[in-house]
Amino acid sequence: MAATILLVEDEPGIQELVKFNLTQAGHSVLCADSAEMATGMVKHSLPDLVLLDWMLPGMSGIDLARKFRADGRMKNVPIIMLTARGEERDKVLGLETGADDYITKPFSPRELSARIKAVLRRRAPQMTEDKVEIRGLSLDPVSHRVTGNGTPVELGPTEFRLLHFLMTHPERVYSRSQLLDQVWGDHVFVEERTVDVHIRRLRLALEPTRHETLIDTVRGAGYRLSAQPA
Amino acid sequence: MAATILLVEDEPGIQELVKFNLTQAGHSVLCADSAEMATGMVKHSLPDLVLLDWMLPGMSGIDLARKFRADGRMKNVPIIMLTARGEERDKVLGLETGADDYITKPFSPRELSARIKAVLRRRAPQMTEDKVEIRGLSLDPVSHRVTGNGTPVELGPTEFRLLHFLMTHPERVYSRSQLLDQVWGDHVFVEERTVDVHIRRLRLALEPTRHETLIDTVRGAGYRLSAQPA
DNA sequence: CGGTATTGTCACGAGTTTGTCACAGAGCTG
DNA sequence: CAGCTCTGTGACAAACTCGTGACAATACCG
Repeated sequence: MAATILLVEDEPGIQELVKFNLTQAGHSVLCADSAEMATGMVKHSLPDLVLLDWMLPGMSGIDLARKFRADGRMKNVPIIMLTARGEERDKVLGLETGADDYITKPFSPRELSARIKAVLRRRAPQMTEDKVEIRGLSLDPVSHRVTGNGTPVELGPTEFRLLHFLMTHPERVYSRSQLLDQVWGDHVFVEERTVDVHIRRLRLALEPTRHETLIDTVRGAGYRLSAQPA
Repeated sequence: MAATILLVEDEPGIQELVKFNLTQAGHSVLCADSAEMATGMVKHSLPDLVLLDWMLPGMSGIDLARKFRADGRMKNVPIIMLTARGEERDKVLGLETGADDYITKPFSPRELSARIKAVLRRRAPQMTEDKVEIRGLSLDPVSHRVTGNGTPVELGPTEFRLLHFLMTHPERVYSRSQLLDQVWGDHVFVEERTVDVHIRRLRLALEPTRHETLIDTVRGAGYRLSAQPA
């Protein structure tokens, strides 16, 4: 349930308060004062969730949400809007913003917690059917085909799911147990080191396409699929 | 992607919200407050999709779903159930009565949108009467004839439907159970491995036309008819 | 009615996939 | 550098998947 949350909020008081509550709830919190700052912060690692103030100086929350949705990497990261009272709920949820939920200020910690939990829970069975493409490697869930620089790649079912998960969550380190949860399923009892072996098999399978370095080992933390060449 | 959607929901607030979101997404929305009203509304024109609240005053959502399924005209209109949280048991029941999917309240517009898209896509490419042609293999539903590179091919009824389905949905992997649903029919009880046998018979029948490699086996996933030669 | 075609099921076996382990090597710490 | 931890690697056995041939039940048809 613990998650990395990006909080975009310009009022220092509210920012502090929310951050405190989220930290208490066991989440890691990254704060940004502006849309620009937020944009920079998601460059190299993705949050699990974005808390986005509706009104921001400069680029508004709505614009940022739209921008995130347009960005392939951020497309699947859920967004919760923070709105002042009186702003139309329909407007927030509906107008092509792509927000997943909204909360009206002032809100209680409990409410915030509940919304976050709900959104995170929904995110779990998020099997998109969209084709993913990174650094010349393309994976199509529908036709179940993987191609690297034109060369077709043969993968077993598990390797396929693993690669799919990593490609839909690039630039983010996942521990072995997180990968087991996400790729194998929460309830499965499998040794953590098994992940290593599958990562290896993936790397081997990708070798002919010169994509060996796509998956980084982050010592002591887990693995990460990097969107940019090292 | 735009569709006519019948929304059956008694709570005015939710009805309004959902209607707003659907309209924003480009759909036409018809609203009904009760099962009786919904029944009347489908008398003269069919929606593309029904969004059905689980709990309704009077006739419940599940009864209405059953009624729709019994009605020949509505039999092929997909139904998505809206359920309150914690009605897990009902989910099973709902799917049994012929609902195509279900969404747990509260749900986000994005989630709703995604489900609708998925359900519509699943139903969309219905069997047409048009001739299909792929890689020199042609199938004519009207004359019930199949020709591969000039050579006529003899197929049994089931093989014919299977090939027809695959040819109208190329480059897409289907699991055995999906194929059973689509080719054999939704509620037929047949062993999954039966699909294998029919795939084999298809391949055998296509052998004289040198189309053996038309149907790929995707290990752990199902079968796929590939539009391009390997 | 007999014969043929179609269909669903099964059992067997070759070939794959997968989880686990043991060991080697790499990386960090002091 | 020594000692420790962490990761890469090759091997292996068990589990699983799929193709295949055979068979019985049923439908179809002249």
